[in-house]
Amino acid sequence: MKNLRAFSRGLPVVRPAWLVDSIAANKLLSWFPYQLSDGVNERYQQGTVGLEGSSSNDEVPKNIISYAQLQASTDEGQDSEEFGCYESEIDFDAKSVEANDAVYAISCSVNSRLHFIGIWRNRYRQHFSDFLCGAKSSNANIDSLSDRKKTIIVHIDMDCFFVSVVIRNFPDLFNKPVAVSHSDSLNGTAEISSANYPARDYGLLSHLVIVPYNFEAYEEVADQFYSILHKYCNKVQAISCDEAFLDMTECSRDDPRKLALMIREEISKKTRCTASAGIADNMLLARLATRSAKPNGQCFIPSEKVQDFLNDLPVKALPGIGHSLDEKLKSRQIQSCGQLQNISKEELQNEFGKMTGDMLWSYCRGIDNRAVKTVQETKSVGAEVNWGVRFNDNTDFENFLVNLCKEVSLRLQGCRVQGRTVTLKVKKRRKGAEEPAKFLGCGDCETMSRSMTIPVATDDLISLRRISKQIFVSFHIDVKEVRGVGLKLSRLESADLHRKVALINN
DNA sequence: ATCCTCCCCTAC
DNA sequence: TAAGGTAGGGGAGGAT
Ligand SMILES: [Mg+2]
Ligand SMILES: [Mg+2]
Repeated sequence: MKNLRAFSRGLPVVRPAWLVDSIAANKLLSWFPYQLSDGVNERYQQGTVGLEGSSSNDEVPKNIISYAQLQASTDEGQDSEEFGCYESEIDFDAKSVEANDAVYAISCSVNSRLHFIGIWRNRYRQHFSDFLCGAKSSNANIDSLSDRKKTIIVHIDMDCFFVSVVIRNFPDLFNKPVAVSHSDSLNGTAEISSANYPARDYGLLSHLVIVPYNFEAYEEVADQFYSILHKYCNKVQAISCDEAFLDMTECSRDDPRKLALMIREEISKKTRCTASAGIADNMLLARLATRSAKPNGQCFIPSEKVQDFLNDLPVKALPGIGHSLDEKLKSRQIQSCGQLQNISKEELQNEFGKMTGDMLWSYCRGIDNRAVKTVQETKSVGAEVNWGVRFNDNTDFENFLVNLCKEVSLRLQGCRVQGRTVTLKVKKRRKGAEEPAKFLGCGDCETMSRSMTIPVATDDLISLRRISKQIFVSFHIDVKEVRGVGLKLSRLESADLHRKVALINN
């Protein structure tokens, strides 16, 4: 990694207030009064979340982030996003009063990009299954018939979504390096969520414009995005608020490339944000094609080009291969898909397990038998907080836990499900770990989780309180050492069905 | 064999 | 200041 301090020292950076004020004034203001003074770039110390999901702090501290890091470590460094499920019904309002208490515990989440990414995924999935309520068996007849006709998959992903949406009314910024962050001063430890392509390509951190999040706008644009997709295709799998797969096999006789172009043009016209698309005959290749087409482009991978495409592709580019697997493969001198192809399936399965080995073997050859799933069953519902968590005493902790239970209870009711298995996860400061460099971060932690399965599914606050408390006590942790708490329910059952059965039994 | 629990890893 | 959430998949190892 290049240390950019020497390059960037003293160069001007514009503060987010510039954009905010510009919006207020309804025009672009001069940058000059908003430039940050000398030394601003020093604030780029360890501002981003570690690529290695592990101990993000307490690793070797970085004095400055480079553009390579900017690209690699932002949420959208490789572009992606997602959606969620709760508050689906009108009676959510009736609950919102008591929800306020829970919101207190989870209050930081209203500013959490990761919270929204998670919530939006469920909400859009939900939205979609409502959308095609008639066609119930939309997931059926896929795999078995897939050989009869060659499937055509289109993958669409908005380009650097979090940035594009915020600056969509400011075309003057399109060609300037822009990033999204909470912090209006880059001195601190705020993370950069997304950076546009000029920012990624740029060699220097100078002139980087930082803009704030606009969560309302993300939702608005995501709605527009999905409305457009659904106009062109009824087999849509929502991956996130800005990313989806379309199964175009039955959708049209037209050239899918032409359709992808039309979709992208309509998105661009409607949202003033660009999208990229990949077209191939399975989901894996379509997704890889999108990646290679960004920004504002599209790519078709015909079967005969697959091997060429994969041969030099880094294994990390494959979905399912993250940092850990990448390192393990690297230690065996495997960096590209072409190299991975030289390992037998048996060897991979022995080394990485049956399913993972199979996945590696197939993906590095461009083989992917997954089908586009328009509806996906929810298997767990939960909430967790790992930022800003510090407790003085047991009362503090118990208040927090109650509020967490309230939040989870409301989410369960919002999804109309109840669960039988309750899992409590607690992050505890690792012995010897310092206060983290990241402001209010959880730092280097030991994670403990324990679950309890009950005979009858519940969404009841009192039950959740009792069980989560009981589990926590079994950990024997000093609350002063707690840095994160999560509560999740699984083994879900339909709450409506449950109620009906209860009525019948009465 | 199959299921379950407690992780870890991954994606968005 | 800053807002490190949410959910799914799978492996290891033990219980059945
Ligand atoms: Mg994207
Ligand atoms: Mg990967």
